Amino acid sequence: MTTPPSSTSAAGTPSAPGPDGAGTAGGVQAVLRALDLMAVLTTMPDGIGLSDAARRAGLAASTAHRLLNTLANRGWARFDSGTGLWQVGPEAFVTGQAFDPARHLVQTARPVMQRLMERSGETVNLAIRSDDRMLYLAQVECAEMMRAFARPGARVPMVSTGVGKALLAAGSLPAPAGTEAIVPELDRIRSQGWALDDEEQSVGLRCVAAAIPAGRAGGSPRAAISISGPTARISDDRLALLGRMVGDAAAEIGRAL
Amino acid sequence: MTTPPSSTSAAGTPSAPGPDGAGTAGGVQAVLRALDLMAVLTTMPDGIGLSDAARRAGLAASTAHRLLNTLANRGWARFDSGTGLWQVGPEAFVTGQAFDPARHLVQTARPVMQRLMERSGETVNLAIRSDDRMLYLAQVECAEMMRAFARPGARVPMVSTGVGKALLAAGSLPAPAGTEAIVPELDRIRSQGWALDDEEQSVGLRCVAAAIPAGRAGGSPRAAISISGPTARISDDRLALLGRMVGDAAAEIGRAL
DNA sequence: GAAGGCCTTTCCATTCTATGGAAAACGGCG
DNA sequence: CGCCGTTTTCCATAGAATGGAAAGGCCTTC
Repeated sequence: MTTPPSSTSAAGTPSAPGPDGAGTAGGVQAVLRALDLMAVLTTMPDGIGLSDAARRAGLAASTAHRLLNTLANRGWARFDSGTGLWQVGPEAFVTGQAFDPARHLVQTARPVMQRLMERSGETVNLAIRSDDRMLYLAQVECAEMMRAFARPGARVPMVSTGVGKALLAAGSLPAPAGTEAIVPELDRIRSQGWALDDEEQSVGLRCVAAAIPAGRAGGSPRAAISISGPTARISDDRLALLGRMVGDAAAEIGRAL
Repeated sequence: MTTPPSSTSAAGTPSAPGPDGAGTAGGVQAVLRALDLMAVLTTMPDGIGLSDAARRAGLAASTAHRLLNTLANRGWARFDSGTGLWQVGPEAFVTGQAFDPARHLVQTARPVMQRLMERSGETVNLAIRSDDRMLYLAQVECAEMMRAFARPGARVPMVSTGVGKALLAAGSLPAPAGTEAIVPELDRIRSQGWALDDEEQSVGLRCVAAAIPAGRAGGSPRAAISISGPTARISDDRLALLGRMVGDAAAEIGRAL
């Protein structure tokens, strides 16, 4: 998250600026509560009942009801009359597609990812850094799918994933907590050109990743791609080959940006 | 949009329920305004300045500033300090991915769409009905791309697109305004199994589309796929062949659901 | 270098809006 | 049929959102 222009306090300063002890505490209350409800809906994509949602968001049922209806009026939430549950609405999808990296990066990267998937035979993922975690933007699944682990929209820690370590090795700042512990590994990644996640993020799953060089202006990379698959197929003797393929693909995407 | 449980008024009733003449008018004001700002950001994916956004949303600059900062605190908007512009933030993408059809339908359809693209050599699109328009969910671009016309997240009228007409022919209700005019064409679509958009939506662009049969429970189809490309390549003598391919693919997706 | 204009950001008194408890409708289950 | 959990409506109160004004930046123009 880019730092907003200024605002009273960036994220978590509890001290109040006003005369009384309350202050604005992060923004407009009603909006924050509505967004919290959206976050709840996000965690329950199949839908959630009103009172359950209210409980999770820490709101009175009547308040949650009013806010959800407000969200529904703009299409951000929808009430499934079949199940009686609230869900994320179509407007959220529409707006989500306007997220800049989802437009440009994915558009550019997908063809290359597709070819990489075909050559390697494994699922290919694209992720960017978002705060201190990696946010998956897109995925090209291989035929013999093992069920995807990292769906687009999912977020994972940097230090335990290939894409995250690849970015850290490329100098992504600020370094998140826990980076110190893997400094030697980052050195190795830098010299060999690709990163390995050896079942650290998900048991039985290995990832080989490389950072995508920043486009025109330069600067440190913001995105990375990875090949992921069961350890049985991402075997030790294929690592070097796969690493080279991922690195090449990442470089190609960087050039295309 | 599924009709919300009840709410005072569905969409546009201006009459007030309360004693005074104002009423709640669609929900919580601050939330509606914040969502309107998100809609503005959505139309300007490259970013927009504060005062410009305020003007478009019909808000005072100070109000827009406060609301945008509130949205930014939850990651729904972000301020790009490089350009000094406001954009859609990563949380919107995350939540957008939780939109149910984007999860299930796209996941299921993409492999079939990919194969259809390879066989036909043309770009393949997936869309669902959203209110009275078609909402594009995903796209598999062909190599010789002509630049995509209908990016995911875009919405188009039903009566002037292949996907829309395919759905209408399959009995999607309620029929949007303008349906009467194409009833004969819908009959033809029903009998031949595929719909044609002959440069109606975009000059020089033809689409061949078919509705995806509703899954388990049955009911009328909610989604459709199409092949789209320049009229030069989607030539008259290929229509029947492409139509068959699209229909087969749609049926295959329907079975897989 | 100074002046002017435009945009962003902060501040605060006022007003109007959001809030949540209570009660009423609803729906399912025993 | 009666009970209980949930959803929905209603309303007086409290408190939050509002927007005008002013201050602070920044870039362009003269």
